[in-house]
Amino acid sequence: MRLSTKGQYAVRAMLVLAMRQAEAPIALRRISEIEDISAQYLEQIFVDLRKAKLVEGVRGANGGYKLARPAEEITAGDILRAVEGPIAPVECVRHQDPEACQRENICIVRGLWKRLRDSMSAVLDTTSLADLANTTEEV
Amino acid sequence: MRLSTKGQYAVRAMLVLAMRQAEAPIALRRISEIEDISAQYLEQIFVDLRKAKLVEGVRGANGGYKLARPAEEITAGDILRAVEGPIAPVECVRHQDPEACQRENICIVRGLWKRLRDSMSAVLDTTSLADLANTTEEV
DNA sequence: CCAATACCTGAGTAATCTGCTCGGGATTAT
DNA sequence: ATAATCCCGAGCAGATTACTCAGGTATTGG
Repeated sequence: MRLSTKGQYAVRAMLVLAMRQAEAPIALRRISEIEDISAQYLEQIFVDLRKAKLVEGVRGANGGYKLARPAEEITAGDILRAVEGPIAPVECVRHQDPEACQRENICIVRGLWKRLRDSMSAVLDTTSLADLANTTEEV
Repeated sequence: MRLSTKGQYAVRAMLVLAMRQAEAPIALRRISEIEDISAQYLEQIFVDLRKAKLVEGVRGANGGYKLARPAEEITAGDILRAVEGPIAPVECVRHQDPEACQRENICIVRGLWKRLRDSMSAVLDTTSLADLANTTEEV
């Protein structure tokens, strides 16, 4: 029940962009140095982020990446879904699939997984990059 | 960000015990048939459940397993922690470790992981086996 | 122009985790 | 005794994770 480092890296990298939003694009290499993440691994992560239209790449010298939308409009949930797929603790609550439920206790437990999924989504989808960037020192 | 089948199996197996609580111990083999889970894999799971004092094994012929406590006093969180370890999306929020936090954005994001962990715990620790067993058909 | 910068892509890979299987030993009701 | 049952440790194939490697392709400062 843990988050992959890929997801953690993605959020941290996006936060770097969010905290320097108005400025010129930031080179991937630079993010890699700031957050101490392998540059080549970060590239893969940014492929996902770009496909999800969360960032835009700027090519050429002095290029880099920037947020595709204002930091207020990108949530942690957006980022995690982009790099990790659906936020669902078990497969059967990913979409509505009324079938695929023969055994007696599976459906009973499914209600629990749904509540779990919803509580996770509630946190992740209400926390934007702007919220994180404005965090000063909450305990 | 998904739950292992081990955790899912554990909850379903415990629910079998909860729904037949007052009766004689139930053989592992029987649970395996009811829930269609490999008996030998279930054995491993019950090792963890027994160590966590959630079930008691009754040896010998006509033996089996029974809940160590009333179904009202065993939560889904208890079960998942027993077989999967701490409920924490990332390592650094498992316990209080004030150090191990050099990079700039790690601490900022940590607040998010804590809120995520707490919302997950809130659901899992407030749902007992008795609650699940009484579920009739919630959508 | 052109070489540096940087994005983009696909394949490979070591280590770890998951989801089991196999074989045997200990305990107890009948 | 013996069959049923829990108990225990090791092994193992396949998937996943967290990367690396080797090359592209696009853009632009000088």
